Amino acid sequence: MPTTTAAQRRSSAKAEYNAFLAGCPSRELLARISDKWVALVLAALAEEGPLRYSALARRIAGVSQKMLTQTLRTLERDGLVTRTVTPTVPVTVDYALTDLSASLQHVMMALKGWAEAHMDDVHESRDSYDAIASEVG
Amino acid sequence: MPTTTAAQRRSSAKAEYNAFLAGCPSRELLARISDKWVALVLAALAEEGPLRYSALARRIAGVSQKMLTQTLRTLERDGLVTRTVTPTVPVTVDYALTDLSASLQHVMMALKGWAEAHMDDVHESRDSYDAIASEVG
DNA sequence: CGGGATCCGCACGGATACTG
DNA sequence: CAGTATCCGTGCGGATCCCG
Repeated sequence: MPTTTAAQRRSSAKAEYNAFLAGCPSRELLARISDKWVALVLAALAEEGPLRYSALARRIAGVSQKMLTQTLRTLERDGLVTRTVTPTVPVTVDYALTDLSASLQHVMMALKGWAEAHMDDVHESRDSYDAIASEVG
Repeated sequence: MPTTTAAQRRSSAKAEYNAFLAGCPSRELLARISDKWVALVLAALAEEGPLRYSALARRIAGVSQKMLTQTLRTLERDGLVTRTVTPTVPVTVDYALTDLSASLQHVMMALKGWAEAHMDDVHESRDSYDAIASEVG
């Protein structure tokens, strides 16, 4: 019988990953989830529950089929969405969040929400920054 | 006296921005903050307080001077970090979070923390996904 | 020390055409 | 409907050199 519990081993395992380090796998994972399409897909599924491919494409205006498919594939591979094929004619495909992405959805909605909520502040900051830059330059 | 409160006006202003729409400015802002270097810079400043350029570069291993400078410039322009130059010899430059980024720092640390905490889960999911793909293909 | 400027590869991502 | 395959531009990002 081990002297450490599963929770202890997991928490020590967590400590092994540090995204500040260049070679750490969590750096690459952070890069993957730091993606606007990932944020929008997870936010859409979080807000509206399971969605079909075409519904996702409509919700996330301006996304190309390639990027939507590519994003969904990597999310599926990483265990962040499930892909359910219903053999109707034509075929129906539903995407949904997983237990794993449940813990991430709040972060993604917060990220999207922040961008929408503070757009005006950022715009103001840019204007004053550009104004100073142009009068100096 | 207005019939709407400040909070109501702010929430209606927020409703004007929707990152799901292709042309919406918040879409571009979401894309900007959905960036691994942005996440790491804000997380570093959140964890350790104001940092010098060289300290940031050391903390965020593997970042090039170009990307670090470029990231810091856009963050400064967007009002997410302050840049303080102290005219010592040689010159000292400190970067710090702003009031605006205070509301974003939690999201960024959560993002980085999630990547570190769930790296094992994602790895497992990838393994099983690849195993199935290879036996099917 | 804290950058700016430049060159350049290449991978990200859009557009288009085709398929089960 | 839900993709796959392919071509191709461009801008992200690393490497290098230089400066106040």
